[in-house]
Amino acid sequence: MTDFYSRVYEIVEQIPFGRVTTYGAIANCLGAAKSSRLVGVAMNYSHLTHPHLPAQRVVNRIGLLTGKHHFIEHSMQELLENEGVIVVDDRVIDFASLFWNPSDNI
DNA sequence: ACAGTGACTACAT
DNA sequence: AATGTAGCCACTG
Repeated sequence: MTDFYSRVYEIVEQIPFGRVTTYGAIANCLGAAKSSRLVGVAMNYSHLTHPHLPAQRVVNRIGLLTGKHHFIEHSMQELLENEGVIVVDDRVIDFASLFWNPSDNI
């Protein structure tokens, strides 16, 4: 576990139920706007260090479920739909209004 | 210490 | 509009 990853997980934990955010937004909130890829890498490791992290609430900038293949037990789409988030064709419907900006909450 | 990696993005063709 | 390319940077081996 590292500081940067911990920072990422802290933010992901704060994503409200039924809302989503993006890798870029999280990176930006950490003051590392160009490190969106690192957020993705952090999420890849999250299942080891933070198994219960709501990783399904983190999608890419257009609401695409790019990380769905990393979900083993439950599908990313299933988890989102359990929260009332509609997903069609691997994309979050009404993504713009469901988007939660981490910077607004910190 | 150095090169490779990646759940991303923005820009170019 | 739909692909392709190229920066990005903390972590890992």
